Amino acid sequence: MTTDIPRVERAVREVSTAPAVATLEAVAALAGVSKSTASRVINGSPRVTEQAITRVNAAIAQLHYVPNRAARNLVRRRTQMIAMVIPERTAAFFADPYFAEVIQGAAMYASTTDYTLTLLIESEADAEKTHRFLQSGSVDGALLLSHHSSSATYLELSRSLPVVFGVRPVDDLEFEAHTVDVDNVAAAAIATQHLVDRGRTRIATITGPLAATAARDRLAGWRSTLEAAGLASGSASESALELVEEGDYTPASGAAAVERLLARGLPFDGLFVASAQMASGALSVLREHGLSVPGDVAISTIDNNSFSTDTKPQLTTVDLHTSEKGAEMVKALLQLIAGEAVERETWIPIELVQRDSA
Amino acid sequence: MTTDIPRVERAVREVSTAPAVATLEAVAALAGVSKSTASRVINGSPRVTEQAITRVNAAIAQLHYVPNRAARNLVRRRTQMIAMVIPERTAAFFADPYFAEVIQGAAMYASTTDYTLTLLIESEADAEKTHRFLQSGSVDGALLLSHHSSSATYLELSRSLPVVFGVRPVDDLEFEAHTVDVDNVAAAAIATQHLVDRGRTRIATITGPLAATAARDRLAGWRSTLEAAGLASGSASESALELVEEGDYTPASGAAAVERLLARGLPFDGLFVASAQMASGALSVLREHGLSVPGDVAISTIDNNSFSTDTKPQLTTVDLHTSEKGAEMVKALLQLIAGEAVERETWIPIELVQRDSA
DNA sequence: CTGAAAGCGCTTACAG
DNA sequence: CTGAAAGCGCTTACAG
Repeated sequence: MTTDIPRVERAVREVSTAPAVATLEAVAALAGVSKSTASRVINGSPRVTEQAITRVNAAIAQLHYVPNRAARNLVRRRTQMIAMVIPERTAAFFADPYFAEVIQGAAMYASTTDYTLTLLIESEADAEKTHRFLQSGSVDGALLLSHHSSSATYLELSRSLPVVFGVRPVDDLEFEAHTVDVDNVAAAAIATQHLVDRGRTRIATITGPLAATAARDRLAGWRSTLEAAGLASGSASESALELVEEGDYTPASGAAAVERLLARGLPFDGLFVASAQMASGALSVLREHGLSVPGDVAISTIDNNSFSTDTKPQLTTVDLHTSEKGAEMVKALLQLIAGEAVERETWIPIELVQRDSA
Repeated sequence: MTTDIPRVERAVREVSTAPAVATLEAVAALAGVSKSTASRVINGSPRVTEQAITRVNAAIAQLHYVPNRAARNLVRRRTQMIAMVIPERTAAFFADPYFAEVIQGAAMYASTTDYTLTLLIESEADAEKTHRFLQSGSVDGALLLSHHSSSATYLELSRSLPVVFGVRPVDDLEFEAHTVDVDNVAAAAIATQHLVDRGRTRIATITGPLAATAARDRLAGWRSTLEAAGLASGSASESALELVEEGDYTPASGAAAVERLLARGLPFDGLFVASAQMASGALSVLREHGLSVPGDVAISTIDNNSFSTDTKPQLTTVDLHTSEKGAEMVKALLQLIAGEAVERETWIPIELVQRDSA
C-alpha cells in the first residue's frame, strides 16, 4: 500500500489469484456454527455432534480451507517444524551419498507426518547463529547429524529443546543425549568375518579418519574379528594387525591407501574397507596392479549405495540402512516432542549384502 | 495454567529449561519503553531515538530475546519459509549428486538470509497433499526442481504463490514461470566442440532419457556442433549423426550404451556423454574392450562432480555450477517474494573443465 | 519520536 | 455439545 510497484502487483494478484485464503470464521459461518465448534471439528475433538462434523467438513471442502499455521502455532506454542542441522563442511561434501541418504530418509518420513523438516546449515564461522535459531522457538526439535561444535554446546542445547543425535557423542558419559545410530563395530565385524569365512587369512583394512568415533569403531570391529579368528598372531612386524591404512572416505583416499598398503610389501589376500567410496578407489588400484578381485584379494566394505554397485565386480558390503536411520531419527524426535518415552539409544539393524568382491 | 498435564509439564520445563523464553513485553519493560518502541527498534524503524535503540538492544542482549516467529508471521502474513519441492522419485535417486548439489546450494544460500528452507517430498501418490501444503500459506514461495505433475497444476500453483522452476517447463509458451537453469544446448556444444578441437572426426554421443527437455537439448547441442564442424556428412547409415545411444543418467546405463555403440561396429574416436555418471560407466567398458582413453576414444561429458574425478583418466567435462544454481533459485524466489522484478529466465554460467579424457 | 489499542487467525478453558 | 471471550506474541496505523 506504500510503494508503487507492490500496489500494482497486488492488484494484479487480486485478479489472478485463486479464491482468497479462507478463514476459520468463514468456515464456521458457512457451516452455521461458531468458530469454537468448527475448530473442535478440525481438531478431532470428541465433543461435537455428527451433524456439526459433517457440516463443518462440507464447508471446509467447499472453501478449500487450510488452517493458518502461524495462528495455530502461536496459540499452541508449537511450530510443527523440526530442523536437521548439518555442519557446513558436510554440506560441501554432500557428494557423500551417506548424508544425502540420511536426509532423504528423514525428509521422506517427515512428509508423512504433519511436521516439516528444515535443513539448517551450520556455518563453522557462525555457529552462534544456528544456536540462536534453535533456541528461538522456531522449531520444536532438532536432529544433529554430527557435532563439530563442542559437546558442551549441544548438551546445553538439548536441555532447552528435544534433540536427537545421528552419531554417538564422543564418550561423554554425563551426556544424556538420545541417539539413533548403527553399531559400527558390528558392521565391521560382519564384513571382516565374511572375509574370514571365505578362507582369507591375511586381512588388511582401510579405515576412515580415525579422529571420528565411527571410524575407530570400525577399526575395532575388524581387529576383534581377526583376533577371534586367530588371524592376529605372528610377530608384531608381520601380524595382520599391522595391515592398516587410513583414508578420509573419498575414493581417492581409498586408492592412495591401497597404494601404501601394496608398497609395504606385506602380503594380504583380504581387504576390509571402511566405506564403499574408498573401496571403489581401492579396487581400481588393485586391478591396475594386476591383482584380481576376489581372486587375489577379496574385498568387503560398508555402505550399500551406488559406489558398491557401480564397480566391477560389485562389492560385498554391509548395508547400514541409512535412509531408515534418517527416518528413525525423525520418529524418535517426534516422540520426544510428544513427551513419550524414547530409548536413549536406537540401533538401526544392519545387514550383509553379498555380491562379487568377496 | 489450565489443564493438569500441561501444568506439570510446564513446571518440569521451568526447572530444566534455560531461562524461560523472553517476550517483547519483558524487553520493553526492562528497557523502560513501550512494546511499540521496542518493536520498532527490533525492526530497524528509523523513527526511534538513539537512546531507545541502545536501551532496547541492551535489554535484548541481557534477556537473550529472540522474536517469536509464529506471532510475527501471523501479523505480517509471512512465514519466512520457502519450500524446495522434489518428487519422491528424485528423493529416492538422491544418489544422483545433481540433486544433492542443487539442494545444498539452496540450503547454503538460504542460511545466509532469514528465510528457512524446507524440503518437501512430493509423493507421486498424493501430490494433492503437497499442493495443499503449498497453498495453505505455510510457505512464502516454492522452488520446484522438476515437475512430474502436470504443468497445468503448477501453473495454477504459481498463480497463488511465487514459484521458481529449476528446469524449463515443457514448451508451454503461455506459462509465465520464472526459471533458473543452465543452457544445456550450449553445454553439450562446448563439450562436443572440445572433441572437435582435439581433431576427432567421428563423435558419438550417449544421451540422457530423451523424454526430458534437458536430455534433448544436450542431444541438439551435440548435433549442431557436428553439423557446424562439417562432421555430420556421409550417407545416412554412416553419418556420425547415427552414433546415438540413450541412457538414463546412471553409470550402468552409460556402460550398456557404449556396449551397444561398440556392437554396431561403426567406428568412433570421440564420445560426448550427457552426464559424468554415465561417462564413468562408459569409460570402464571402453577400457575393458581394450580401447584407450583418450588415445582411441576421447571423452567429454557434463557435470563436474565426483564421477568426473574418480575415474582414470579424469574426465574433461562442463561444469554446470549446480550448487550455484540452487543458490540462484533461492535468490530469485526471495526477490519475487519481496515484490522485486526478476528476469523470467536466469541462466547459470557454465564452464569447460579440461582434464585427461579429451 | 512514542504509547495505547487494535488485530493477525487460531485454540481452549469457562459457563452454559 | 456449544458459543462468547480471552489470549497466544507480535506489528502497525492512529493519535499524540
